[in-house]
Amino acid sequence: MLSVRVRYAPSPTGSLHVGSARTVLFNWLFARHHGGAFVLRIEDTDQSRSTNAFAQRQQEILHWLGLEWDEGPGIGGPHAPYNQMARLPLYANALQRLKEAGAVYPCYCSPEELAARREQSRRAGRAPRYDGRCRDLTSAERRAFESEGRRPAWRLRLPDDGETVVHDLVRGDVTFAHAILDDFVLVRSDGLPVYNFVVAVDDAAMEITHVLRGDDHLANTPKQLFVYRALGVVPPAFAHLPSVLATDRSRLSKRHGPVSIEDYREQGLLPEAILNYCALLGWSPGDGREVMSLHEMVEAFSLDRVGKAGSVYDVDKLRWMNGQHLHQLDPTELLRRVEPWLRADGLLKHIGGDEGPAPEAVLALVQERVETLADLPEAIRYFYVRPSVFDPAGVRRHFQPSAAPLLRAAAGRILALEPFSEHSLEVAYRALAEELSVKAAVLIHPTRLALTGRTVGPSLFALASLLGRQECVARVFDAAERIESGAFSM
RNA sequence: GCCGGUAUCGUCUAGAGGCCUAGGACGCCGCCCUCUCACGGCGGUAACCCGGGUUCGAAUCCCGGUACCGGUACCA
Repeated sequence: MLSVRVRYAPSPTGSLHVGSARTVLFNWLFARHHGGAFVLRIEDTDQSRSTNAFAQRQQEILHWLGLEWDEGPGIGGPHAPYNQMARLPLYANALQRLKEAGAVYPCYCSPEELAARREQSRRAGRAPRYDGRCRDLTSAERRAFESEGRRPAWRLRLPDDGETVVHDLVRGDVTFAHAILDDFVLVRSDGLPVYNFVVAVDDAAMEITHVLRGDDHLANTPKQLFVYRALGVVPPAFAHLPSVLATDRSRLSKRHGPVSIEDYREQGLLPEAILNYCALLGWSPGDGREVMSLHEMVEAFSLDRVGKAGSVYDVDKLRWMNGQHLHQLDPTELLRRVEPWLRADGLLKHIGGDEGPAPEAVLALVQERVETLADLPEAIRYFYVRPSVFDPAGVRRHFQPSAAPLLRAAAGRILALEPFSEHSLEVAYRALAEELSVKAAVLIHPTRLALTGRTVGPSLFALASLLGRQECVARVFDAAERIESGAFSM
């Protein structure tokens, strides 16, 4: 079997969203699974909507996701260039061949005329197809149009009857009657080629073996098959992936909230989690596994396990998935990833000096309590900055006047503790509780609040041992003092 | 309108005619663990779009309907 070559061919008209990411991922997984090549190609022939900025952003986010391409922009390859505006001569050449073969003809109808006729047909209840009026123009007629100053678009001549069947790898055979197809435009009157033409020319030129794309392309596939036929090349295999939908089952778009991968990155989601989640949109390994590494996905990926029905993406599950991956991260790696968030938060300058606890140890303590990187600065702040605000509900519950002597007693024990460790702290606290005839929780809760300003968080003894003796004593005394002075009672 | 596709818990899905009293996951609820919160564990909630066939037997095959999605551009 020929070595597998797939491609992802985005048009740079927006940022990469979950649906496109899913499509890239499937292509990438398919290529890696088969040891083939993954090509990136920029389809920028829609000059009115394409921008270079979008192209750059899409590539940048692909790098971030770790979906590297083997050929394409930035790295080149045997079929360069990889953006279509730079490949115009190829299309001109292909068109020339089609002209010589008599497969295409010039059409002098203006877009306005066509739109008007389409509208008319639609109103009359007829199919809004091109009527083929320029199909058999005599050379005199052509000259007449030319002398009017009209520039022709080039249309592909299609058979009026018969049918074309697309052998789709996920949907099986899909049949299209030729009667519903019209002679479509290959090259616009301004000389720029159109998608259905260039996609086939490029996939052929780049020796693409499998086209994996969204199922919104299924209905256009027969047209592309005609281009391959006219060009005399064997078409690639096709696999149309089910679409990714918004919660209301409509097509995903900006108005459904944050759906671009850039948004997710800003929310502190991990690339491996996004990829893992995307993989499960329309595919499953079949053995019940859900949380998987990229490597596992490559190993398990197969087109015949891709479903046919569209799937609604679910932010809750994405976030859960993120938590799963984040919890597995080695604290050193987690620190590396969270750095930008700590910097943005202003917390980074407090970390890493001789003063505070080792960040890796702190992260290890809180990582299973957060879901995203964005949650982390808040979760670790009190390790590096004394709490300035105390949870109001916590204050009402745990900072009653009766708590002050308890805190003073506790501080005394901490001061005298030898050695100072998580274990000795726990022993001392439980002993003290025993002596005072209170439940350990009665000591623990006010202490946590004094130390962190919160009522929730990691094990008190673990966090206290990281905070250090001096800091613990200072914070606990301080809280006792403020309770006594009535600073909390207002 | 026409053409095409799709249809299993709210959501992602498993299911290739008997293994289905329909399994797993997210979410939600309860319990356990426990110094709180999380993590984890246990349990619960909840689905085969409808109608006809075929078959001894259908979530699975066929037909029809319905709904949804896509295409029908000198967009991609």
